[in-house]
Amino acid sequence: MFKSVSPKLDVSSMEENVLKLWKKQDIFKKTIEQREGKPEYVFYEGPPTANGRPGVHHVLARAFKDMFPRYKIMRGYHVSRRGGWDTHGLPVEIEVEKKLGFNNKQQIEEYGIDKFNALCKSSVFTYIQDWEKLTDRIAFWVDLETAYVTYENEYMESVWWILKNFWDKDLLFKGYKVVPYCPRCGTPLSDHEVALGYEEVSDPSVFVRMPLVDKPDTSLLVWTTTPWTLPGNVAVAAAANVDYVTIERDNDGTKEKLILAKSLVEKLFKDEEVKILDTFKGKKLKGVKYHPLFTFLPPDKPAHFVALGDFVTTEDGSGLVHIAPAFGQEDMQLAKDNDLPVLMTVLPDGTFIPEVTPWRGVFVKDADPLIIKDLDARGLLFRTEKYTHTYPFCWRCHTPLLYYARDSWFIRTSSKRDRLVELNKTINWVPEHIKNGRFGNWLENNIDWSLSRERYWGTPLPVWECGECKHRECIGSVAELSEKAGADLSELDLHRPYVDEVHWKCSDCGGRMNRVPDLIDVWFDSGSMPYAQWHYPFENQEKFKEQFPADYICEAVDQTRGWFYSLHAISTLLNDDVSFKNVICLGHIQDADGFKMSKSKGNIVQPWDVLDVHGADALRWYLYTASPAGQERRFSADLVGEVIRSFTLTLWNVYSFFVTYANLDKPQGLTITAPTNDLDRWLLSELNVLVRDVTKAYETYDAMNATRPIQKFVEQLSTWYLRRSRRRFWKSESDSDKQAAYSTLYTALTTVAKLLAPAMPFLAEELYQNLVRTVDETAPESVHLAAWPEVMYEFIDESLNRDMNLVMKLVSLGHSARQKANRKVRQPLAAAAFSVGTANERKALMNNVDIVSDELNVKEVRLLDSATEAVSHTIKPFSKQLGQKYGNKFPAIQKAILSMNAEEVASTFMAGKALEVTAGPFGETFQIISEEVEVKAQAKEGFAVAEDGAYVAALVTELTPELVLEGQAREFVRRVQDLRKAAELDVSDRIEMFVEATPGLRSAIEAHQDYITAETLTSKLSFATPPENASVVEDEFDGEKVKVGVVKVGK
RNA sequence: GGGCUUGUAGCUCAGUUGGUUAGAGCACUGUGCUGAUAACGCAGGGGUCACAGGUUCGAAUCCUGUCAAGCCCA
Repeated sequence: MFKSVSPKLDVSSMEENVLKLWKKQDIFKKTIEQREGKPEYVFYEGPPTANGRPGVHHVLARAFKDMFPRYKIMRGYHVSRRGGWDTHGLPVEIEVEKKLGFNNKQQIEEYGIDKFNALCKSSVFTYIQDWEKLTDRIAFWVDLETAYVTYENEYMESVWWILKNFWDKDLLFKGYKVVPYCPRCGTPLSDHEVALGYEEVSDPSVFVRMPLVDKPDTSLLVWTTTPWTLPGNVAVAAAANVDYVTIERDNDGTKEKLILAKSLVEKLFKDEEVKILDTFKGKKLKGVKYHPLFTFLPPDKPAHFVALGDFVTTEDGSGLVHIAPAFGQEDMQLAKDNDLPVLMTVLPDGTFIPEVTPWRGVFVKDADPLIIKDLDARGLLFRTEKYTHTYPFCWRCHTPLLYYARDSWFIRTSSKRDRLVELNKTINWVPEHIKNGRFGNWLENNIDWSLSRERYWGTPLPVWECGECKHRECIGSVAELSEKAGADLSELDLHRPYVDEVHWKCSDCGGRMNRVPDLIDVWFDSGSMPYAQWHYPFENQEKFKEQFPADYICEAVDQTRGWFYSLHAISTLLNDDVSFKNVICLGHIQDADGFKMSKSKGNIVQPWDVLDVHGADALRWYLYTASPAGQERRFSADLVGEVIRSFTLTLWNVYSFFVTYANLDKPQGLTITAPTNDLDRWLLSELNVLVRDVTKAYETYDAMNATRPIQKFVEQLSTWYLRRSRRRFWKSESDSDKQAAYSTLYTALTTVAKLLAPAMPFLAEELYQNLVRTVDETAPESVHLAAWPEVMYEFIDESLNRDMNLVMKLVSLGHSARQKANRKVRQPLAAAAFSVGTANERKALMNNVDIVSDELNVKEVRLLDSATEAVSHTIKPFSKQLGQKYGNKFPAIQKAILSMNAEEVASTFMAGKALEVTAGPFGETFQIISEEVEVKAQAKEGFAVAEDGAYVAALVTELTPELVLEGQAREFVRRVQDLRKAAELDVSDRIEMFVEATPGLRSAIEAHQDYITAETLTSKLSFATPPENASVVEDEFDGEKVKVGVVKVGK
């Protein structure tokens, strides 16, 4: 009937076999084809770069990317899951540079951009085989055959089209961007290059006076550590909410007034006597005009006034910060916000421009002392000190880096800020706090997207500029470019250097149009994928409409300002729409000690080390169940191993049990009708609760709650349902109760297989193939093509679930009591009496006396009753109820209740009356009702007791001779069963038994002979010496000796 | 420097609108049960709920600050 299943499981070979099955029957393709025409569920793959090996964090992302589309397939959706590769960008270039031994851009240009880019192109798929292998092994179903690739002409053409669209809307513009820049190498440095070269240095710290226009006797006291930027000064920044003061002091015999932050007065003037004339908030200074220190360049806009900046602190300096937009990122931003001019006083080689007459041609850092001297001579210098801080140097040539404004291209995202924020509100973020936190804040403080990069391997910025009149044009397609150039360029590689060679005549002045040399940010590439993956709008217009926006995307949290932002910004600016509706933002994986995994620390866990040992299902399951998706998670291979032990094997053994016995019994039909057995009803109720809860979790993108409850269910299935039902499967007659047990277990297993499919695709398939496909050839050929289970609400009985929970709890207490009384379970006891909290619970217990008495091996189960037992009571006021009702009177009421006689309180409540309590300093009376106080019955004597909250289990521990005999009979059976096992008999083999025993035990065996022969499948029991061919064991227990021999006599 | 997140047992994590005795699994120890189980049951040790203040009758939970870790930005 079913393929026989070993209780042992070799996870790796099982998974490999399932992979073969999927491949052989082309299941992945079928999950797409068989849903053709069904409602579309759209998933976007955030493209990884294949020029590095995939790590365990990629497994994390891919596991989460996989599970929801799998779920949706089972819900009947059509999900085309197209892969993609991110191929451009600096990391690729750096790898190639390393290979060539280059360390600057000049070497690349000398080598040849064409050759360099060819190397970049071939290197981006260096590890593609590793990626494909891993993707396959972890069962991330994604179509890599038709994957989009960002370096393809079609892809880049769509990106151009988007940029042209922005250009037409005046959203693409040229401006300044302040970048870390090496004046010797003549190149900006990337962030990671800057990070390579920080050093501690001593720089001048300079305080200067800037006299106010309206009050010439008063000056702003302004601070800077870069005197060379002072000729570029256009403003002074103050902090809006910081207190500032005007002070009066003696300056070489004359009085002068200075403005500075109040909290810095003491630090700056120490012992000197100064008079504070006035105190005010920084915002009062806004717009106050001052006389500039230098006037080498005429500003083309209003300048030289105080502006407010939230970056101003009072930790150092004076609380008034000099602003030179060309030489500071914050300065530039302040200039943009306040429409200030940008004074470019320095040449790209780091020397002053000719207009800065005194220091023309001098390297700026060398000019610092000269400038200080000049200011001092003019009485504008207040003080100069040395200031030690970390400052970046060029990692190649050790030249101090300058923060320097460069021409740069921007997308005017800030003009659509409100819309970005508004549309974001419609996106379902998991975890939710990203929406208004990290991502929302970022959008609200949106600044223009700095788009251009002065590099080689990337999508070229499609803007051409006239060499003569600076007229500019943006090109949005290859066709348009061909038309401009007057040649068919459809075969042109749109990368540098080829695209740079396209020129045409300026329509304004007839000059030559040259492409501006910049590339665009690679994030613009990946953010364009909803359009560019289809070569939209040049092709696939319908396809695009169908596949936009995404229902679901998923990446790690570092993508908030990466892919999540680029997708959102582009779709908002381009079609005023969101590009994704649901997004899971994953926390990062850390090592076992909670530190980030990095090559330098050597704490990286390789995915294959885990996969080879524990398999993909266990790894996936661990990732889903360990913590909420958005949380960072500590990771080690051991934790994955625990999944196998605690979950996989538990489920596997239930499955193996079912198959083993079903193959023996061949039950007729496995469909559920109307269950009558309480255990069946309970299991099916819990099963449908499980279906309900797991489904809800999938619908809300809650991976953890889509998985953890299954684990809990399987545990109960194994340790309660199956353990309690074993005898129903074993019994020899095939009645309706046995049928019901098979049907129920079968239903549970097949349903669990389906619920498990999105998370543990291999194990789910293995179960499904054997449990469903072997008996029903018409069933879908894979669990991943099967329909998601529907909740059968008629099976859900919440009160039954509660009752069974209570029974488990009481059984647990009973075991606890046994332990305390030192009475092993094989020894039957006369009675177990319980106390429970409510009338419903009393009823629940009495409905389940069979289960409880069997579990606890007691002859009678009943309630502890004050009428028949010696019982006392304890009382405990419920702080929650009373505290909420009586507030600060609660402590007094509690005290009053506890001081009352517990028996009287108990009988008052038993009689259904309220308790009158007098409490507090004024002797108020309160009516306390029974729900507000816990009353617990307490067994007095002759019992072994265990309790928990309102629940008490009390065992009668006294033994009668009959009970002792029965206990010995059970001990004896235990020995025989062990012997059967040791003799490697089959569970269904019948035996003949030979026994030699001391008189006490012999009488126990005789008294319970029927029980013993039935339990051990004994056809004949004789008190005689075992024959030669018997398997024999000798043992001693309870002061009795025994020798048993068994011989197999048939099936 | 700023924003967001996290901090609970040796480890991985729960902990409801605040309710007085903070839980589970793993690991360890003891014990019991078992003809599906690599298991399972019961019990035990193990906690300054990161730290310090505050609000409250009552704080792991709310507020403020500090420390540590992660990510992003500067």
